[in-house]
Amino acid sequence: MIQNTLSTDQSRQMLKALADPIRLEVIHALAHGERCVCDLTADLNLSQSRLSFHLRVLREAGLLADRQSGRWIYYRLEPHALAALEQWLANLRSRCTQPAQPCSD
Amino acid sequence: MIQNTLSTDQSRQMLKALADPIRLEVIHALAHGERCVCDLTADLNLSQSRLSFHLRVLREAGLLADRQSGRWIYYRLEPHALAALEQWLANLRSRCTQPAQPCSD
DNA sequence: AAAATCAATCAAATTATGTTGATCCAAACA
DNA sequence: TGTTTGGATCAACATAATTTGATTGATTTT
Repeated sequence: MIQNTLSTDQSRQMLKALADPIRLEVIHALAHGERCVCDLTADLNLSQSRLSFHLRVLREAGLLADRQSGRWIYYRLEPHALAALEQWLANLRSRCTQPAQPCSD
Repeated sequence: MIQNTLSTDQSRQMLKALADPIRLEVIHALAHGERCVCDLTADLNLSQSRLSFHLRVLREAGLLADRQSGRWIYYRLEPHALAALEQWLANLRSRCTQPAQPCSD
């Protein structure tokens, strides 16, 4: 579950998950609501096992959640995940914009 | 040069660059100002060519800039880069929080 | 119960990334 | 000028990520 503060490891996992064109396509395909895997394979024109692999990467990064209904499995975006990553990034940035070191002479 | 709007490719390159523990250490090591490569190898306890590899990844992603002075090369953070990535992420997120599709019955 | 469908998983093959040590080039010093 | 130092780059190797095709286990349909 994604909380307020991501660990560095969680953040790295999310960054890596997002750094892939297919996985970004998956995210876009889910932008307007959940979809079952079989629809996603059709939408994205991917083989079943290939899509399944990328869904797992996204799910394990906390970016997606899934639920089963009958024999279908529906994936959806985990809404807090991107926000948490943004926050982590903002935090990193704030630590990087600190004034230069006090004069060290 | 990092501008207002990152392309998807630029963003992916930055995400990938950030998704690595050594490269995050480099960023932290530069948080308070520029440093030459020789100091960074000492700070981070990395071999010269290994550090050089990661510096290149960060530089090519737009996260770092460098300048030469005498025989030293100083690396520094590129201040707008993280902000631009945050903006890209926020944009992605806003596209992902759209209301669910209109009732489709 | 048998056949079909959805989707995860596995092993093997492929591709991409990261590491190491050597070499090279430029700048600085003797 | 010869030597040293800082750092990039290259080739060879090692490791990690991705793809493919086959198999498996559920669930549903006939």
